[in-house]
This record gives sequence, C-alpha cells and structure tokens, in this order.
Amino acid sequence: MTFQSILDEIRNNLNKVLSELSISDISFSVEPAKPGFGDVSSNISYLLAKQLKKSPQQIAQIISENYNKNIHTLVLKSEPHPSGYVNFFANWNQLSQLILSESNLDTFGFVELGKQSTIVVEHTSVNPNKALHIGHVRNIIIGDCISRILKKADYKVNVLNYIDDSGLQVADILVGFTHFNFDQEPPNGKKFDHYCGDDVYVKTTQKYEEDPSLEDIRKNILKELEDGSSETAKFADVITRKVLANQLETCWNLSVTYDCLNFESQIIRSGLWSEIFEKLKEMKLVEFENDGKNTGCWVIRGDGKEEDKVIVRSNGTATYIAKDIPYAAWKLGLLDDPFHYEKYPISQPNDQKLWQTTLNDSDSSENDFTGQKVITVIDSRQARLQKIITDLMAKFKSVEDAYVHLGYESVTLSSDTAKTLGLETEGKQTQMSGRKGLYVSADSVYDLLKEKTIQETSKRHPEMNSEEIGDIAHNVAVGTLRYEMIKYDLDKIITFDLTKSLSLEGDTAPYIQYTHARASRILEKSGRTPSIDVNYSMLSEKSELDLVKTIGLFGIAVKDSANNLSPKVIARYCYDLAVSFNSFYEHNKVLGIGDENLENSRLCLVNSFKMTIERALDLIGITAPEKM
RNA sequence: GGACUCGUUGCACAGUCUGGAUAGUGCGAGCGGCUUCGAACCGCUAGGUCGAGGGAUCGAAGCCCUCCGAGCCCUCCA
Repeated sequence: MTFQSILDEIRNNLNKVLSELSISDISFSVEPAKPGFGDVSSNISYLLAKQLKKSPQQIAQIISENYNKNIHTLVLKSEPHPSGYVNFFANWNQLSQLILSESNLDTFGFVELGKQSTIVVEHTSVNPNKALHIGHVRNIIIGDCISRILKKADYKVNVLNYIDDSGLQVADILVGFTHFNFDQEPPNGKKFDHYCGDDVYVKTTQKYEEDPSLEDIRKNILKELEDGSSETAKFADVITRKVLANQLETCWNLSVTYDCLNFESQIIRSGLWSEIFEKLKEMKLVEFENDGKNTGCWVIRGDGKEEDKVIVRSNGTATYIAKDIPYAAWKLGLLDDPFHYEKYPISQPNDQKLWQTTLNDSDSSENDFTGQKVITVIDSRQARLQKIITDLMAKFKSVEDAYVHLGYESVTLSSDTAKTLGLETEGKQTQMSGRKGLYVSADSVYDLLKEKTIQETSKRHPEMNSEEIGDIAHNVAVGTLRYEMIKYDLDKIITFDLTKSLSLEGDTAPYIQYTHARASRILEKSGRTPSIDVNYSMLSEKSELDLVKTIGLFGIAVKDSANNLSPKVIARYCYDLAVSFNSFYEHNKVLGIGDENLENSRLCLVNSFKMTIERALDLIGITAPEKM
C-alpha cells in the first residue's frame, strides 16, 4: 500500500527499538509528517516521557540513535526534533520506485477493509411527484460517492433507491390531476417532473390552505393508493413512473447509478408490515396504550426523556415511520424476500444493470440486494426517526452498527437567491420548500454550469466544434456540482447561491480537472508512452518528491474516507494532489530539457499523476477531460 | 421545555474521531508573474483572544463540565 509501506516499516522498527530498551505496550503514532518535518513523524517520545522520567527531547535523541542502528530500507535516517518528535526521512530512491510502479496497477488505492462483505447503500429516495432540487442533489452525490468509495474498500455494494410512490405527496398531485383538471401533458415541452413539482404540486397544496374541506379528498385518495387494485392506484402508478423516469434522467446525467429500485407500494402490498409487526409485538418492542394521550395506539417507548412514538394509530393504520421498519429489516436480510426482480425498462449509462422490485412472480430473476450492513443516506432532520429504526435493527440483528443512518445537513438558499425566487428573507438564508415552490432545481443548476463552461471553453478553444465543447462542458458542469456537494463536512449547512456557488476557480472541480488537462497535454506532446523501467532516483527536486509522496497517500485517503463514511476526504485528496502537481509543473519542465533520462523519469511521474487523479476523481464520480 | 448539530481571519471552510511541532486552504483585499509543457494557473503581503468560562493533563482548536449564540427535530403529518 505504497506510503503505508514506509509507515509500517517505521512502526515495526520502532517496536524493535522499544523491545531493545525493554519497553512495551505503548501505542504511539506514525504518520505522514507536516511539511518541514521530514517525511514521517512519531509522537513516541512524549508518551514515554513519564515512564522514563526524561524529557521528550532526550528520548527522541535516544530513539533516533537506536533506530539508525537498525536495518531499514525505505528510511534514510531518523532524526530527533527539539520539540520531542522523532522525524524520519525517506529513502526516496526506493520509495519513489515503489510508489510509482504501484501507481501503474489497476488496483492502486484499493484497500482491504470490507473483505468482500455485502453492504447496502440507500440514497436519493425522493418522492416521485416532483423534479430533483439542489438539496436532493446533496443526498444523491453523497450516496453515490460513498458507494464508489466502499467498492474501492473491498465491499460488495448494493445501491438502492426507495420510491415512495404511495405517500401523501403523491396523493397531492393526484388530487391536482383528478380534481383540479391539470392536463396530463405538460405545457410547451416542459419536463414532466418539473411540471408536476412546479405547477401541479404547488398549486394543489395552495388550494388546501384556501379550502380546508379539501383535506377529505386528499385522505380518500391516500387511502385508495394503498389498495393496489383501485383505479387511483393504477393511475398513480402511471404518473409516478413518468416522474421517476425523469428523475432518473437527472441522476444519470450526474453520473449516479443504482442497482435496484424499491417501490413502497409493493412493500405495503407484500405483507412485510404485518410480519414485522407480529415480531415487534413478540419481542415487546411495541406496546399497546390503554390510557393516556395515545390511547388505542401501538407505540415505541421513548428513550429517556423522549416522547413515545406512535407507530399504529388508534384507527389501525400505520404511520410514516412504521413503513420504514419492514424496509430496514428487509435491507438487512432479516426477512424472507417477498419480491421478484425485473429489469428497469430504460438502460442506465454504461449499461449498468438496473433492477426493480415486482410482486409478479412470472418472468423474473433471482437476486439479492440485501446486505450485512446497511447505510441509509437521509438528511439529519430525520435523525430522531432514524435513531428509532437504528435501535430496533440493533435488537433484531443483535449487531450494534449493522444499520447506519448517514445524516447530513440540508442545503439552504442564500438570501439573494431566495429573493430571485420571490422571497424576502432580510439577509437570512432559508430552507427550501417543495410545497411552496421555493427551490432551485438540479437540472437548472446543471444547465447554468454547462452554459458557463461552454463560454469558458469556447474562449480557449476556438478550434473545437460544439459537440467537443459540449462534452467538456458536461464533465466540468457535473464535476463542479458534485464537488461542491461533497467538499464540506456532512454536518455543515451548504448555503446555495446562484452566483457564488457556481465558481470555476479556486478549490473547485475545474481546478483539479485543469491540472489533469495540463498533464495530458505534456504526455500528448511528448509523443510517446512513458516506459515504466526508468530510474526514479533522478527525481530529487522537492516538488517532484512532494508529488510522488502525495500520489503514495492515495490508499491512506481511501481507507480514511471509507472508515469514516466521509467523501470529503477524497475531495480534499484530489485537491491536494492537484496542488502538488501544479507546484511540480511550475518548478520543473518535463519536455525539451536536454536530458533524456530525466525527461523519461518526469514523464513517468506525470503519467502516474494522471492515472492517480483519474482514479481518485472517479471515486467521487468526476471525469477529467483531456482538454478543457 | 427536552434531544441532536454547528461556532476557527472580512466571507466560506480544513484540522477535532485518534491531544503534542510553526493552526492550514479557497474567496475577497493589495502587489507581482504568460516571446516558455495551457494563466480555469503560480508567487508574495496583510488578516486568528480557534464563541466564553472552568476542569483533568507535562501539554488543548481538539477531551470533560457550565454558559452564550445559531440551526434543526420533538404531530395518531410525511
């Protein structure tokens, strides 16, 4: 694992030094050094200070001296720092060789964390009554990046999208179609999902406020939805599948794909709920209330000071959270699978197979989309409900962390952007609202970014045709949007601003993609494929070795990212790698330097960089064009 | 009222999980760099009581406690 190799070597040798000094059981750190402190650092002497009754400086001195007596291959020397750290300097002749030759392998960056265990990643799960907005995009991109990263970390990943096709939001647009005469054909070529969200949904919910008696119609429609044989349910199926197809277009356009679509209507009709409800009763996880404010309901007891949660109403119907319980249990493979699977009629990009659940047992294939672990990506406003599910699953499965709610903060609109949508917020950011029509759609942001990129690219490449420019603009637009969605920590609110969030400069995807284009250009101009059999010891400039080192850190970044379910780590790695390359590019010429051997070595380095940035970007679903 | 999350330079963030050296980056501001492998770039300068207070520690932006500020959740809504 490249840079990990030198960390391992140092750890082993330090342990040897410790045992020579008859010291044991110290868990010290061995990590990549901060700039200016060698290549690797250890805090070992701080930890021994008390035991040895010596200052960290003195101990660092002793350890370094002893360390240098040992045989080492990847380390040149160990050096005590006056602060007390023990710093190590790499033998770059050896380490460059190791890192750069490994970087040529397809498996570069692969880490054996999952050991081929199965894991479910569920994301997207947007009600099929509207187009995706920028807030949904955060969910989708986080989920997609996590699945890509987990695959790189040796997990078998099943990506699911839960289609809530029988909920209240769907009922609302049905009310619009059936009672307010909304045309089923959108006006002047508008995408159907946008039409349903912008027009039918918003205007129908407006009418509820004007006329509360409409609530009865709404409730009726909702009830009919749950009965699969009703005309309403059949109509709903037509509408929601049209919306879903449009939503998937948006996702696919952003390089997001799935393995299986799970329809809520089918979960309801499968009878999984009554199965799990019996189990809950047996395990005494739900209780029937004979008095109090929840009289006649089945509830889950609140934790500590939390209120009890009703899961079956006194009229016998299940609440929102109740529907999630059988699905969660199904995802973990705790229930007999009632579903059959058929191919989704439209094919995904790259022909990746997409399945959908069906209760129809003819003409279907055997599949298993469950996992030993489950990660559900839902925004953190649902944390309370997800905690209830998590607790239940821990009891069902008898494994603590089998079900993980991966929460993230929402995307809000900046005051300026809200104003362009007609809402005055007095300088404050504001939550989006589908019901109020207060949102920025994913498609419109993509279009804006693409248009902007087309302009930039045309300026630079007047010789290109529009198709070529369009391809580049697509990759840059998708990259920019994806990067913007994951570069912040999951628990930071993203305030989306129609002008400020669409920058193509600084810490953005185009910056990283641009370095890739620079590298590609060098390789193209060199007119040859770099040979791997070169003497890497010719690489000795600081910026060269920094680049080699950053390339070598790929695997460590993947491991960190997978362990912490943090796509941001890969985004930052990509950025660091690009910064490293730009520094190298600024300080060293590759072509026409009059030294064939050095040129060869640098070409190899450029090639390793190009392959590594491509692989790293791929983990966050970003493609870097050859030219831009 | 209770639960959870956040607070680091003018703005937006990284670093906090796993304590240790000189707290990093981008935007913005000021200055400088294309007859050179692509300036969507690079270099330099200015800008920080790490929300406040206390505690444990040889050592805290990081761990524990209290407080303040912001967000969000707490329906027989979804």
